Amino acid sequence: MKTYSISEAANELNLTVYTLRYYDKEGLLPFVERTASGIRVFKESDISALKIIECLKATGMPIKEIKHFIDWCSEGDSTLQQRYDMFVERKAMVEAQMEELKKTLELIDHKCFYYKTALDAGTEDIHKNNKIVINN
Amino acid sequence: MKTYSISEAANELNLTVYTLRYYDKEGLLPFVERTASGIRVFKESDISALKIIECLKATGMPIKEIKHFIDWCSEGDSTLQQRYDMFVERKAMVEAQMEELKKTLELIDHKCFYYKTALDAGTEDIHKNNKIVINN
DNA sequence: TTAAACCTTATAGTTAACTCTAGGTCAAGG
DNA sequence: CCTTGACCTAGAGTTAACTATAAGGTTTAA
Repeated sequence: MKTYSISEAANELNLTVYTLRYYDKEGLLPFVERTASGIRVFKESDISALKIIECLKATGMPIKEIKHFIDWCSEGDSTLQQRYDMFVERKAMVEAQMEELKKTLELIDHKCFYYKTALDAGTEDIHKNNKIVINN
Repeated sequence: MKTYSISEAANELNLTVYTLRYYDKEGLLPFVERTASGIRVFKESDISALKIIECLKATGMPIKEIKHFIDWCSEGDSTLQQRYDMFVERKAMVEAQMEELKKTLELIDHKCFYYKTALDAGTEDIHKNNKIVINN
């Protein structure tokens, strides 16, 4: 079964070695084993777990909250409900973020149109008497 | 024409007074006028401009880069191209972010299903011999 | 066998974006 | 007139998430 050194794992996950050690220090990687001399050995399953951590980070979850999830995983079946609830909450978060981004994109699109028009006219003044336009 | 005090503006934009003063200090609000005694007076158009600033922030743009845009706005028609290019680039950014979020949502959805199933079974072991499942 | 390229820990520094405090000014109501 | 509350500036403090350094141990290839 393939294993990874810290730099190989970092490479695999597009993280730095510093970041992985930082995560470990913050208690996010209790599952990563060590050699007799203290060197971290990342298993395939550790890489997968780190992908979940990266996924939670992508939802805007702070590291301290991700640690709660990791702790729950270590505690076993008694925390299944908490973990389920957490993912349901994350789902709602992500959906809200997507909604927000959609609105942002609409405004950006409008600005692209605004500046394209101004650029074609050579001046922003073209919009000065157009009341439909939201703002500069 | 309606105007706003700094706290009214903060309220309108769901920001704090501190944040608005911070933005001003960073050069994001050169258009906000002052009374003879130095008190900020926000016009309707200033609120709109701040909404654009918030929109750019929502795309992940750092304040220093937003300042470039504000500077370009002050410089007039000679910077129309830069401003257009900036919004086109922002559009691409937001689209990439949405793509990323979609992938995140898929993983989260999978986790919701995983924990729902485990919860119904009363144990996570239910997934131990299911090779389709990605990871804990 | 020695040097390069890893690894370790502990701890300090960085960056962005606020967030707050201190000390003072200003405008309106009693 | 005086007090109260909102405003002002300058500058210090906070937080999260890295990012880097120092001092040293381990492994591997020439």
